[in-house]
Amino acid sequence: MGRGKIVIRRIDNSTSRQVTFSKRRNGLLKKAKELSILCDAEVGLVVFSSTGRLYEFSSTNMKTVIDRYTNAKEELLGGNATSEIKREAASLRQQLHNLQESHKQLMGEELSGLGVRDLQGLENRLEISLRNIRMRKANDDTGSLIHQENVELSRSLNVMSQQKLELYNKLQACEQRGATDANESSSTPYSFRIIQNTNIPPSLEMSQSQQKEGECNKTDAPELGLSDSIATKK
Amino acid sequence: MGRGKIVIRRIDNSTSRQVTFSKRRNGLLKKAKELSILCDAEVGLVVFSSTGRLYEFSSTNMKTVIDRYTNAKEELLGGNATSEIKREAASLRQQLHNLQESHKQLMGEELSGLGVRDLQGLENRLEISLRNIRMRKANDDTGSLIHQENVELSRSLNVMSQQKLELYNKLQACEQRGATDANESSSTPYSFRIIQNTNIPPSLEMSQSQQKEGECNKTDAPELGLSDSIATKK
DNA sequence: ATCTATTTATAAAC
DNA sequence: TGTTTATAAATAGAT
Repeated sequence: MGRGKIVIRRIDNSTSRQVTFSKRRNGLLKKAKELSILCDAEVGLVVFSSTGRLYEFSSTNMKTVIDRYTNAKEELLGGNATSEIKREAASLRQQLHNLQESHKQLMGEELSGLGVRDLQGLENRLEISLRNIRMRKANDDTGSLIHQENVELSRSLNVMSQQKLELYNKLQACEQRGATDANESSSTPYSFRIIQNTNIPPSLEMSQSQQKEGECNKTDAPELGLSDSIATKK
Repeated sequence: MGRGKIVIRRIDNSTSRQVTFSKRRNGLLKKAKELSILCDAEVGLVVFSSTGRLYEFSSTNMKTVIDRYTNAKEELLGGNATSEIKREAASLRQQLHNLQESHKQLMGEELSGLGVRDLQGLENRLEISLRNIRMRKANDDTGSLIHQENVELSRSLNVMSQQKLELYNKLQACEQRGATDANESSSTPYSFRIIQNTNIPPSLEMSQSQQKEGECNKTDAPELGLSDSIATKK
């Protein structure tokens, strides 16, 4: 049906092929539609062009047609991916059910049908579990205690720093007054000695001692030693 | 394209419709095939006659075409049976995973990532569960105690039956001798009294006493009482 | 896309 | 169903 007769074989010329595809595709779709209308038939037509474009016609709804088709010949398409998934779903359902049963037993909700041995096993497992949990809780508590101690320690260190600051303020003031009063200067070496006896990390002591040299102060040194010893015990 | 022009609407005449269906169906299949060959296209055609018969053409393989189709527009066909099952499978996988996590926690295997509150909740649940299990075990033990009592009871009844047997043997011997010897008959009431002190069910006692009255004889009555008591326990 | 000569499909009749 | 045949429809090739 055209100016010349053609043989049905792949059209080599790409352009001609495209053109012919366009014409014949429309004709096919039209004829599919006509058939479905004229003859009250359910038709589904899917066409992918060589470039991958999709064209389709379905008299009702493509999903319906495909379902009807797969249904009609499930013996051919039954062994496909769908049935694989069905199998997996069934397996998952089974696993889930088993685990739910086990879970109920663990929760002590469904104990009927269990023998004494089962119950003993269950009890043992629960006791082990409880031990684990309590161990873990104990760890947590320890951690929290350590943390609290750290907080206390920080606080002590703060106080200590403040006390040192004041101490060196006093010392400075004392030195500025010169040797006029020997009694006051003798009190500072006492408190200073106590500070040196405490277990202060070298780095801290260094930075603080630098600060000390800039200033001088008073009474707080003993308290400093106390809080420091508390921190060390923990 | 025929002797006369027709309008595209359902053919009323059933026979004509059948004929037209047959002709046009073949034409459609032929044109589908031609398109696929000429233009190197992937074509899938499915036709259901009004009587339900299936006709199809696919350039490659219908399953392939359908898969490519559903793949190409999964947004439209995402809601078909296969994807339903896929969804369910995914859901089941998720549920299974959750339950497995929960199970691990219950077993105290995987406690990291749990806060103190979680741990406390877990501990409480496990304690409740343990209580349930121990209650259930206690019930079982009670049952076992009852069973042991039954065993004891059976043993007593055995002894009793044996004693009765001896008693009646003696009684028979005594009666055969007549009133010649009063000393031997006096020993039997003693053993009889002991038997009455055991916890025998009234029904058993009655049936045995009836048997005694019917006959003054030998070995069968006591054995009967024994087997009867065993049967009652079961 | 549109045209058009020609092929093809098919409606009606058998 | 299959065949025939007149005619409608589709379309190949050209524009």
